[in-house]
Amino acid sequence: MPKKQKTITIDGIDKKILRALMQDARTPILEIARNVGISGAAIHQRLRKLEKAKLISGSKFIINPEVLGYSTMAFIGIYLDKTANTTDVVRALKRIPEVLECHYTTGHYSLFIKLLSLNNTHLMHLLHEKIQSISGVQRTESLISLDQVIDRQIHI
Amino acid sequence: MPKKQKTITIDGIDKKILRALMQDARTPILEIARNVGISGAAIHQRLRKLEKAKLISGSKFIINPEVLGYSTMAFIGIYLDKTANTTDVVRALKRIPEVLECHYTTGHYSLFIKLLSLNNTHLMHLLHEKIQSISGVQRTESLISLDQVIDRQIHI
DNA sequence: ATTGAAAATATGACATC
DNA sequence: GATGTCATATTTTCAAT
Repeated sequence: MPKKQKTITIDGIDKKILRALMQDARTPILEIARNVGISGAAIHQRLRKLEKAKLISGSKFIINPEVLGYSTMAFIGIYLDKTANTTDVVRALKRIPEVLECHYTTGHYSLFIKLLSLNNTHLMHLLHEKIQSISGVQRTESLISLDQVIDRQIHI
Repeated sequence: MPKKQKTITIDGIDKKILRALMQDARTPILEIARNVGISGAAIHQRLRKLEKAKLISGSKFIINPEVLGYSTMAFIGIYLDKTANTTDVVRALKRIPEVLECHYTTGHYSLFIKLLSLNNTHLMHLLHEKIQSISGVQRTESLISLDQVIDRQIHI
């Protein structure tokens, strides 16, 4: 059954708080308070409200993969055998650290993944030795990102 | 010309620091210090080193789009006319807040985007009224994500 | 990398409206 | 229910070593 999720309403102050923290999760609450014009304690309480409503699902430091040598991002469509156990395939994909996203999708593919590799040789290795060797994987189709020109979260 | 990016080497302590902050960007430096076993100031200096090396490109609060009613994620492959000005198309895509990623890609498509919509009706509206009406866009192919089962950053 | 100290911040209790 | 004030604990930050 689908996870039901209440939608909540947020006002202008909530938006300002969220925008500041979406941009830099370490922005001090008191700094936000000064910009917004209410007390730090009030910001604090609103944040607890937003967390309770699960609107905020955490915070992350963003690592620049290029500095670690990861220069190739690719999207891979995966065809599975009719008899394949999808759960097992996903479990195997989780064990490949280069796989960053995995989706069940409509359309031709059974699974659709996003991955990051050091270069094209590494990508080929991942495809042939890691992904296509998973039991149940029939074939794959690759889409290599030459340049990512938009990368953002939903607008608030 | 491609952006050259020096790759740096990081040791076990750097990894522990990064793992803690990738999981929760607001983890206090002193708490990390206690877990790692060195002083807070040392952590602080390492973080400055990592920032200088551009390994850390910032921090973000992660918003749960479902709570705002966004329940449908889709990937769209875009075919452009031969005469289309790609830069202009990207500029137009940037003005659509639901578009979260945009890539220049190899393969059939000229552009490949990831977007988030409220539901299938909204997705159809985005496709027909917003994306396919951009000058230069010839046609699109959609891939709807029914469930995202992996979502993570590169492993450190 | 460490220590120590000053400044800034986070956080909770309580009062207010 | 949302906010402000205050007191205290904790953290950040920067020297000097």
